[in-house]
Amino acid sequence: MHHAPEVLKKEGHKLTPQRLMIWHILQAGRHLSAEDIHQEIEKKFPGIDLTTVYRTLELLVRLELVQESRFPVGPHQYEATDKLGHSHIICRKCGRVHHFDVADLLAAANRICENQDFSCADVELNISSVCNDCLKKDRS
Amino acid sequence: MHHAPEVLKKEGHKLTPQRLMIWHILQAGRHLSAEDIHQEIEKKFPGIDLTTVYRTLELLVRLELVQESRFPVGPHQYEATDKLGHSHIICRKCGRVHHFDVADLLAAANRICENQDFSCADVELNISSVCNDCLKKDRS
DNA sequence: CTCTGTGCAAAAATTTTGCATTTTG
DNA sequence: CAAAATGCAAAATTTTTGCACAGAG
Repeated sequence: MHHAPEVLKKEGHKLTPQRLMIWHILQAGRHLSAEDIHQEIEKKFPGIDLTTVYRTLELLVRLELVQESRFPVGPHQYEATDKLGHSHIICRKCGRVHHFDVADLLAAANRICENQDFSCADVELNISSVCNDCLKKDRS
Repeated sequence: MHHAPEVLKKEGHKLTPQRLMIWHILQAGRHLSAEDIHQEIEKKFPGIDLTTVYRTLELLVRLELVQESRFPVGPHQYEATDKLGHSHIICRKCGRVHHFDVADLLAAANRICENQDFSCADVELNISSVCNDCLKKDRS
């Protein structure tokens, strides 16, 4: 779904080149930091401000077009909501992020949400552990 | 398990009053920030530095006596490893944290860890969503 | 033409580092 | 006494805010 432009317009927000570029980059990548996005844009269109990236991400999160996550290491990560359908497993040491399908876990997570009086829409499930690479390095 | 003092000693670290107080507070509470712990100590023993709290938490995390988590809102949260046996469900808006038993989810999470070449020990499973209170507020 | 969005600069919030002094074992 | 830990000050990192100017509708 590439529907951010329509949603922005419908909600009375302007379609600036900055916003379109940020959205475009979010379509390509998963779990990007504001800094990642900023650098990516700078390659082709130098001059965009990091502040603008933060403000745009905040707007997109508010409109539920983007989801923000905090992983055990590193800065906040952003990804387009339509990229979700998966969850993260993050190494607490090196920060490497893997994905897994939520199929089976999601049902259980939804049950938990109901029990705890949380909304079941857009549940995010993050597992953190230590990847075996880091475990090996620790031993040496 | 109140074993931090023994582990510290065994690993050649000193048992300072600051460390003991921090550990003591971690025994009582769940998901505390460095600032929370600092303020708690200041009530009875003014003068401890926030830096010391951070350094001690880092040490305890390194010794796997404490686990650090980042939730969707707010600063890093710390809790004693022996308090774990549960996972978190966090509201992305207000940051309220609930707990749930991992019994059933843990088996699934462990399977995922193995598939992804992560260690299954001390897996942390965090669900983030929006609590129904915040959902109601949004509507008004 | 108006109002929203941007860039720049500065601040805020959180965490980390350097170094002189104190404390533990 | 020697090594390690603390406090203080300063820096680093990440994110947020204020304001004048520019650009979208």
